[in-house]
Amino acid sequence: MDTRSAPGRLRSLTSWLINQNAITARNLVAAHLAGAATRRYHYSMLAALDEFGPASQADLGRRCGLDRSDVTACVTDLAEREWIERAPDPVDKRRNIVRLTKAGLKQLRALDRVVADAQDELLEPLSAAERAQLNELLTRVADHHTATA
Amino acid sequence: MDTRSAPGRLRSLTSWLINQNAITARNLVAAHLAGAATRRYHYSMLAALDEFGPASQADLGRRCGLDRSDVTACVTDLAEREWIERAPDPVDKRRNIVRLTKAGLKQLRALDRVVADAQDELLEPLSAAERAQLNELLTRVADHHTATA
DNA sequence: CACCAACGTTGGCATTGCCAACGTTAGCGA
DNA sequence: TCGCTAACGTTGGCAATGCCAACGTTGGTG
Repeated sequence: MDTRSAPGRLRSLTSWLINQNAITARNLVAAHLAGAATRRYHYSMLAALDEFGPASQADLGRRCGLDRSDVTACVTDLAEREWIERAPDPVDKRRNIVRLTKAGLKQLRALDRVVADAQDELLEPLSAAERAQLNELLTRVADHHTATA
Repeated sequence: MDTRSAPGRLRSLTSWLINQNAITARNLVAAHLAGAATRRYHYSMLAALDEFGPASQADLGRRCGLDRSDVTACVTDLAEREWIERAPDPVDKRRNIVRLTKAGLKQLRALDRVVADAQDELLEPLSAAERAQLNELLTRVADHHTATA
């Protein structure tokens, strides 16, 4: 579609703009990640494991904003690729401990670049300062709505 | 989830921030519109009809960024509520001409307020100037990606 | 010891953004 | 004028996404 021919009411609606951009962003990132046979959830979980260390699936879900059931499927998928290891927690038998493998870390590093490329493509019309400002505004709004939640 | 506990990699990713905000925005607007037994597509199409006058379904789809098949369903729905009228175009028999009814216009005015309320709730942490800036940046990005498309 | 809470898992649901196909109709070029 | 292409509305379907409910298992607390 041509965003610029949309009704003015919609074009001036932040929620609408965010949604349009979300579609573009999702497709862009997904397309870039597809080149590495990877989906968006994979990147989120690998990143969380790298930054926070081994964690239970529930923790991963909370940190990445994913439902437990979706984490299960994603972990299974990543384990099959041997990017992570899933083992029962000897201390708390309800949990699985998920940890990044060497291959997983390597894959994560590669995905970092892929995702960064996608950001560049998405934000092409913005200067570095504008990108920072956009991030700041979006972060403020996002944080606000998780604070009251 | 708590956005603030997410991996730094994700929190600094514009595409991720946009998606998180898109989820919030969609739920907010949908919740507000649900009070009027209306969905988001309805508002888009009523707005387009008001601003551009009677139009074919294909035109509506192009302007609002909806697929033709989704427009068909939406138009059927709106016609049942008698907010719009759908009639075959006597000039071009392939087309339907969709026009806003009086009741539809009245409903649109009411929805304008509902949607504005949702924006306020979404953007609560931002000043008026910041909201304008956010809109401007998002518009630039959105326009860019419809230009190259 | 009894209860409640958290865990992982399975299965399902509604929405959303698409795409393919079909029959119909317009319009254009040969 | 004929034939091709394109646009139209409609139907049906698909995959991804974000959820929710239920279950059995396990931990922790009263």
